[in-house]
Amino acid sequence: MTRKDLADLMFPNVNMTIEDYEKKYPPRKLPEGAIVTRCAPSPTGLLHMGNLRSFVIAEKVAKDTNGIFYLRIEDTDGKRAIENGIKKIIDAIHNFDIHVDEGVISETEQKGAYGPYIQTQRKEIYDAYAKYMIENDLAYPCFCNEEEIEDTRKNQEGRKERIGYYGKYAHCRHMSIDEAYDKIKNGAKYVIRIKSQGNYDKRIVIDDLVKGKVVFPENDIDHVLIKSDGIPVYHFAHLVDDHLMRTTHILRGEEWLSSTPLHLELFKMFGFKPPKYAHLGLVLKIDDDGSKRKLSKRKDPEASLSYYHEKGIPVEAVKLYLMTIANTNFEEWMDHNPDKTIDDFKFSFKKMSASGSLFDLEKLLNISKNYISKLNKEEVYNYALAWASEFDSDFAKLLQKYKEYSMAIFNIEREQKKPRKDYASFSEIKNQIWYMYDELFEENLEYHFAKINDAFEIEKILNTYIDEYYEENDDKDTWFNKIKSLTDSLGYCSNMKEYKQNPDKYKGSVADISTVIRVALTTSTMTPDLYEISKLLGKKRLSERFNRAIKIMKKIG
RNA sequence: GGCCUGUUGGUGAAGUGGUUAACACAUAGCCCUCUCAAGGCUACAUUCAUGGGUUCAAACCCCAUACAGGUCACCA
Repeated sequence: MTRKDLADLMFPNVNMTIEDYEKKYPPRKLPEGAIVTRCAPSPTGLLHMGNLRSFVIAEKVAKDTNGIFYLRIEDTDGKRAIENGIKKIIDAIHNFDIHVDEGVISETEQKGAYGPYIQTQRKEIYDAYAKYMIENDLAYPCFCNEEEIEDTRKNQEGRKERIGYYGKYAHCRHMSIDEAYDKIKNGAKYVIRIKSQGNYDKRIVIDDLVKGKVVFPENDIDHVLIKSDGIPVYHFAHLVDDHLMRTTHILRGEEWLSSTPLHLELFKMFGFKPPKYAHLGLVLKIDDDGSKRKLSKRKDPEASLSYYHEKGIPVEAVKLYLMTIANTNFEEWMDHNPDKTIDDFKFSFKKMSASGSLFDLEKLLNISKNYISKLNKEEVYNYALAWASEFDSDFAKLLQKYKEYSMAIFNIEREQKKPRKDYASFSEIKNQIWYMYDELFEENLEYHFAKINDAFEIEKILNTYIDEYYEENDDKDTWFNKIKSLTDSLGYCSNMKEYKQNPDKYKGSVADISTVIRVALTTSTMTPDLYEISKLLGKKRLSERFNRAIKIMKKIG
């Protein structure tokens, strides 16, 4: 028996050689310096912040260099697969406005000449490469079962030796071709393991784009390459796919750093040029007990992407945040170039922090607040409506019914040099402006008057104001002068400085008078500019709301 | 336990032999002001995990220690 016989027995259906695939997927014709990256999620759960971060960076790097960014689905783990996994990935990518040049673009479609881009559809390709390895004594079938592996491990632990399937512990590595042939012929189950050529006493240097030079012992573990179900594990798929798809840069989490020696060994065995690696520091989260740990989808709602969607935080803001933690000079650049977008920024691996960073929701919210403040009223309206349509249909109806009016509300103190910054997300808009809609206002009966809360005093202030002072067409200065006149006429002080110096000389100040008007109009002591609000509400509604407030206050009285 | 990575304020961090240790978020105070938001100003690390060393000079170089994280699957 020869290796060729064994290989033929193991892979009876392979009729393409690795040279054939080399021709079928030739090197890409791209401009000098173009970077090919990919996002390669596995459909085993919802996408989270960590995924999104590497996608955003990978997309950015490819775009910056006129390269290619593609989506590959790593679905080799049948056991952990979730229902509609691929659809969920596509949806999330779509939601976050990430655009791939090729790869999987919908549940049923793929685009590009380097496919298929779903790993379970690439079995025959992996088989050809695995067969090559068997033929060339670079891999071997292993018949050890779980118990045997477990025994070896315990044995190694007991003797304080390095754990793993290697050297003398690699039982099947030393099996004769004939024996292996017979076992397979008789239907024995097996996996395929790499026949590692590495020497643990020798060092290998990984020149990582973000970590710098990292020295590891060479890999000498005979890792599993193909599982007993014939499907490859990540390590082998990474070799075949990223070589054949001509990926130039691998962006992945730090958790992959320690298996990179194995990956490098695989590339070396085939004589392929290895890609450049960028191992990204993990996104951490501070726990209740003060310790740092990996951001977890289960424990941290803000780790899942749906959280931002449900909160109505604009995707641009999330990307802005991710970019500020990805490139340490981004935030400053953005400050100096307020009119530019992420697209204008040049990403650099050198400006990536090597350490993991804490995920700071507070900061993200602040970025979101600034982002929203720069939008115009139509944009805010469209975002708010899109959010409400999905999560608050009653509010969505109001927004649609009063489109122009709503936009006018959103425009209060907006399109100006120093706009109001009061919304960090679209889900909080309703809580801030609900009183502008009669439908919502009527449901609320609680008034939060402050200093002046005597029903008769309130009645006097409001009636005098509406009867003798308020004119719908007054400009802002005239309006405020009238408020001051009203203030003085009732024995309050219209000059705040004067009032602060002699508070006892007056019944109160213009601030107290304004508060009465404000609360009567909105029930709240905190609102945007009173003048703008009054104008939007109109005199008729002012009068109605004043009467209603007086009535309710008297009743409580 | 072995191997690897990281450690600058409450948080994100700039910084690579000589700086008042940037900047941003958060927090506190003041100012502005009809409230809120915003804005302006100010405060917030005598110190860069700890201990040694090299040097005229160290957060930056070297060594050790501590702590945190990752990895050691027929998961990715």
